[in-house]
Amino acid sequence: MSQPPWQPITPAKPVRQAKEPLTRDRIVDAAMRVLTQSGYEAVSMRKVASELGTGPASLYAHVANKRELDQLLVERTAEQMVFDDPIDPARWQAQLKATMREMLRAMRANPGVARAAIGAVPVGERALRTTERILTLLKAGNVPDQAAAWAVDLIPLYVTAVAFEETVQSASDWTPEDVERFVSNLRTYFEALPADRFPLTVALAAPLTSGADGDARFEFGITVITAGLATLAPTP
Amino acid sequence: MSQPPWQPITPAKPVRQAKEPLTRDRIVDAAMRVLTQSGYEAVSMRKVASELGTGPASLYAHVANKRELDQLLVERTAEQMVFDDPIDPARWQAQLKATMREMLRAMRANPGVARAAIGAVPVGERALRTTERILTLLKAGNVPDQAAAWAVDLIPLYVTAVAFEETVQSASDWTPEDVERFVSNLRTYFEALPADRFPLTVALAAPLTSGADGDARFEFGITVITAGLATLAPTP
DNA sequence: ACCTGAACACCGTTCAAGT
DNA sequence: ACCTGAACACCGTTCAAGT
Repeated sequence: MSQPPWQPITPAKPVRQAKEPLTRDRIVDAAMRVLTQSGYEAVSMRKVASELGTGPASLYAHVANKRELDQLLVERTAEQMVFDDPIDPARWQAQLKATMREMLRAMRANPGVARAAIGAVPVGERALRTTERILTLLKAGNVPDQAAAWAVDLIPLYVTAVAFEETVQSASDWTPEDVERFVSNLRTYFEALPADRFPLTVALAAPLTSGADGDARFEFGITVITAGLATLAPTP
Repeated sequence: MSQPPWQPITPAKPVRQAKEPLTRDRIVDAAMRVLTQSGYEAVSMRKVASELGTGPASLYAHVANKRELDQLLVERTAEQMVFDDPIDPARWQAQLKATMREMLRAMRANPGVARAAIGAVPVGERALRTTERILTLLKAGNVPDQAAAWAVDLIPLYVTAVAFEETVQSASDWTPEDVERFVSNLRTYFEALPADRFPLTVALAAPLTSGADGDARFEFGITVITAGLATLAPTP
């Protein structure tokens, strides 16, 4: 099906130029593709460049270095977090937990990004929305200012660490069966320890090795942190 | 000063052989030296090998791969933690905090090891002592078994994440003045944000950027976690 | 059994030269 | 101004060959 003759031969708005110009956004897009498909380890300047059909040197006109590219991936992930639940002071603890769940969800959706996030100071536009939301919830719970400010550091630190731990496990080429076998071996190992020196490790071998399912462990963590923060509110 | 003639010419026990044989321990020693002197980034198979006057291939007879070497560095650090304070059930919360401080101390003493530790499952001999101590303290505080078991994961995760954050900051070639300037700029940035969208971030700009001193922030974290765990003990 | 040189398949970053 | 090829100084790991 060819173009009717009254159409201009050179299209006014080409859908795709022969060679799209490199931009920051296109670089981050490509990096994000590599990240979700092959994990953080695979995100190299060279791989991202070849994903864009060019050489690694070309990226340096738009991105200062690898660290800045990492930061941009973290920022992208923060943009995907949705906090639209209107704040209800009576439910601030439940809402704080839901906020942390949403943070973990977004990091899980971009496997490997936690590795880049764990050492990054969040200053981007959307990371600020997370900060603002946490502060609002803690103020609703009467948590003192300095405590709320520190919690803004503690909460993402915890969520990111959990996400990172998960990706370390899955990044190694272990099948779910391998993980299961490993956990099972670990329980046997704990149970066989000298009971005089490690009485509780032996006695609690089962619960110690039951947390591999992930979600229950994360729920425990956000419960502890939320309850701990709640104790900081002055009781009038 | 030459040897007196009645001394045997070939010494019975040479203080140092011309070429000491490679061992796991010597490799970890060398890696530890590189780690504390130049940080985690510098710990490569090649650098460790050249520290020992050999090539990288030689290490593979004693160490499976880089990941195993990382694990051994973490194990070394765990060995340096001292928990000899006899357990006093009445002071379990204070003692739990002291335990976390000791964990952080040991990681700080080996700058960069946190990076290796953050994705490592602690199974070594000495890491078990940490596990056993945390369990003992939580049992003293009547924390339920499953909660205590999960706390064994949560506590090292938090301490390691804090240590890692610190090394990321110091690993970049920033002087203390650079850090101070960065924090100061960040405060100014927060204060200049649109107050209608980020009211609390603007209002709390000062406390948000005051935590860079480190210790106070860590104290906050261990207080929140300890208080949170205490709420899990059934009140009889 | 342990050690080694050389090679393989990768990195991040720089820089002079092109358009 | 943006892009590129080529180079520099690195990685982890393997493997055949030596002792």
